[in-house]
Amino acid sequence: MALHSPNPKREALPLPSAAEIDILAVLWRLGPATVREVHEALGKDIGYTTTLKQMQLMTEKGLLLRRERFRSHVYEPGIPKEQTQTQIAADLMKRAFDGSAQSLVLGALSAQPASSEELAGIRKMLAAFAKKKGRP
Amino acid sequence: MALHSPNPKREALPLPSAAEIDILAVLWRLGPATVREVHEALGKDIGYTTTLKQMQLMTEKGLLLRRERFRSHVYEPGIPKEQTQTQIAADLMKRAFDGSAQSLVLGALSAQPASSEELAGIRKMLAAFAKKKGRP
DNA sequence: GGCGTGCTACGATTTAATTCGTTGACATAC
DNA sequence: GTATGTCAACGAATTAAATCGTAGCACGCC
Repeated sequence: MALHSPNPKREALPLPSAAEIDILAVLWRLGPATVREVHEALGKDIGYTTTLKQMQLMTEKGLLLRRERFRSHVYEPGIPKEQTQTQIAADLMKRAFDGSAQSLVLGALSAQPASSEELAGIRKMLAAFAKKKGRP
Repeated sequence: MALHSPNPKREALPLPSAAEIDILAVLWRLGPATVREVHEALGKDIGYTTTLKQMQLMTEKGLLLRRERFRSHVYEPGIPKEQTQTQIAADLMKRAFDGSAQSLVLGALSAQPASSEELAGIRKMLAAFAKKKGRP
């Protein structure tokens, strides 16, 4: 797993709404996909045109990129997954966790205790960050 | 810092909106406070009555508790800070981080590299969770 | 009493997010 | 050709969030 670049570019991106994040998450999982594919992956009982409209608006906002393909359109995230995730985490940390990464981690682990493997993975990441800090 | 209790009670709490979280965060910092205190702490250029209305609605939803005091009202969170934070983190982890605590931690650290002290604190937490897992 | 101050309560407006119905374009099947 | 199915586009309706203006109430003070 790669490290995200720290605070890559702080633009006036309005954070994606919950519904928008859901769509992004599907695209992260599937890779480039059509509206129909996304809509079915969402599974929720909403209409196809609703998903379509959402994705059209997101495209206008720059959250998605659209490519023509034969008869349909293929969408993909307009911003790298890592950057979006980092922004979301930063916003949340600032808003709800007093700017403390530690609090956020505590919250996350309390919500759903991680497996031993995951704990080990997290430890590894910490080591990487500590090293980076030691000699930048 | 205390460990949050894991997945304490999964009710139909609609997650607080961004504006609501901002208000909660102020109350977490200040302790019980009046509308005016919260409004001034927010600092943002919004009207006093807007903050008042928000807090009234939040009270109806159970997000805040209200006590009469002399001539004014004193508000405090209706749900323990830890529980709210845990729910927020859980929701985010599920939505945007593929359910992986590791990804969330990576996002948080990438956003704002933690100090050595904080890294140490996080390590300590991990140890606690590992122990808890080892013999529950 | 009459007035200013600091509150809450209430209603309405504004703005943004979400939802869906309908249409037309274009293929393919019959 | 006509019917059928799939899709994007568009407009509109619905719902929810956020904002504020106005009014009313209690108090202390002149």
